[in-house]
Amino acid sequence: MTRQRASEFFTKDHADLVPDVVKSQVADPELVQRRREQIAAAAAELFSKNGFYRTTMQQLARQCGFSSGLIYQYAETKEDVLLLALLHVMNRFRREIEQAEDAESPLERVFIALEAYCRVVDQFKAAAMLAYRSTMSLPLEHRSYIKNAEIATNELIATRVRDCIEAGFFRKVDADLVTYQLVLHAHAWSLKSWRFNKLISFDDYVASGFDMFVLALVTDSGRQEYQRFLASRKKAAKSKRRPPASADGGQKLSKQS
Amino acid sequence: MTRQRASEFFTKDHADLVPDVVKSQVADPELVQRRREQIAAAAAELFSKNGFYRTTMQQLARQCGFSSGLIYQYAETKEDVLLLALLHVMNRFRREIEQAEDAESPLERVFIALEAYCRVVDQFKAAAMLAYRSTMSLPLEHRSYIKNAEIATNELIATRVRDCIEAGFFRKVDADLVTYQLVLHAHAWSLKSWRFNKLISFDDYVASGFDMFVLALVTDSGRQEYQRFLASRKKAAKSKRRPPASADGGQKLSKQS
DNA sequence: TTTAAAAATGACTGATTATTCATTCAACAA
DNA sequence: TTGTTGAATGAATAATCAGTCATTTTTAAA
Repeated sequence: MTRQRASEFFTKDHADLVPDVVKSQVADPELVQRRREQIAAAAAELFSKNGFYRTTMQQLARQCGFSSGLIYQYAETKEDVLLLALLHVMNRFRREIEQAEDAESPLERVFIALEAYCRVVDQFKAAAMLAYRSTMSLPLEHRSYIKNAEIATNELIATRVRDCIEAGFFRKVDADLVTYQLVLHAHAWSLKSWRFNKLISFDDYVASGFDMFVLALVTDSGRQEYQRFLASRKKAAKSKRRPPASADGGQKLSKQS
Repeated sequence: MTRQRASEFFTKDHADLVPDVVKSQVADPELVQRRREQIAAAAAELFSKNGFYRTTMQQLARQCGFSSGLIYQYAETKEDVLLLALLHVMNRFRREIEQAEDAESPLERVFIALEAYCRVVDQFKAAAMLAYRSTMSLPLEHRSYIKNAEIATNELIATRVRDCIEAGFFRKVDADLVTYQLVLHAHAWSLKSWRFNKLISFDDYVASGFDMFVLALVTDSGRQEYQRFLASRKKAAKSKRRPPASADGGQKLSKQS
């Protein structure tokens, strides 16, 4: 149900998030969308790998599979392309988090959101770092679009935190602030993976981070709920997570290549 | 013991932290050091304000107060200058944290370190972000120098966390990991100040962050210590800011009666 | 099939900028 | 004073690259 509402929201909203500050010469809106997606995807990849300034428009065109001139039919400047790339990445992140499996307990829902966020950051480390590094390369007028995209994603988590407060599991803390800490915990995995990787596995990172937040925020009734959550987690891990394949529990996400 | 080793490490190490990968044409080492400090300071300022790629070597030379050619007597490439600038910033950060007032209680010492870190990040926001944004613009061989500088700074905090664990105030958590969270909390203030600023004041940010960590990490005996700490903080705030627990009874500065 | 509009091309241009180097300067010793 | 050396200069160079535009190709309407 939640998922249904969400997807409805995004089909509607998706177009809105490609801002009209970026002008196109081409009339056909469908083509514009398709080409821009090509451009954004290619740009996200190259910018992530080589950085914004080290990537030339010629390289980008080659990656897109068409000529350099064509890019300028769909964006006016290189900075426009950066904006498209960043929004591409951020929307993808948001979609992934939205599609995370749902749960009954508000506490568990926070955990699931955090895990989804960490997972997508882990999966697209380079892209996550791109967002961090390059926002400041945008012209000022473009930045608000990024901020909005970020706020929209954070709201997914903030809602769940608020639910925990309403349910009496969390103390009456500032949900936005806690959300930021959670988001940061996810981002940190990409920012500092060169260090974290050696200290801790992905699953443990998520779990220990969550543990920390819960211990800091929880009420007495929340503590009980957390115990229940941990117990059910343990049981779930003992059977399996997604695919009924291996016997090694849910540990597979911990190492990636 | 660990502490002793750390400070020994730093007095000895300070010069070493200007890496010899950066070659200079000039013989006199004193002059090299002076000029490089000039260059690094100017570069840190300009790169912070306008970004690495948007800053030209001519601008940088002007900011230094000498000619563009001279820079190339003290560094071989623009990337070398970036490395100098980043190390300049990070060393400054470390020095500020080192110089933070000290205290008896291990718990308080963690707080002081966190506060010092947050303060310096707040004070040099742009420089802090520079470190985040630009490390990836460095050639691979340069990056390890940055990493080392970061590890050295973190060690200042990690030691204090370990002391808390040894004193029985904190659970037996991974001190390096907790340190990272603390550091991140400080960095977040610069990364996301555009959002945080509206939610919370600097002092509250530091205090609430610390509160969170303590609640999550503390043992029973630590909880008592934390109460004591909070009480003494409150008292200190009532008299004045700076003076550390002296017996002067607040004679020269009476905030309000 | 013809035609015209839209989409796509990629060689080119103009501006920018990291780096070089022939020259000047300053300090000091003989 | 003169000569030598290392430091400093800044105009010139060489390379790069964002953005343009005259031309070609594709699409689809007539």
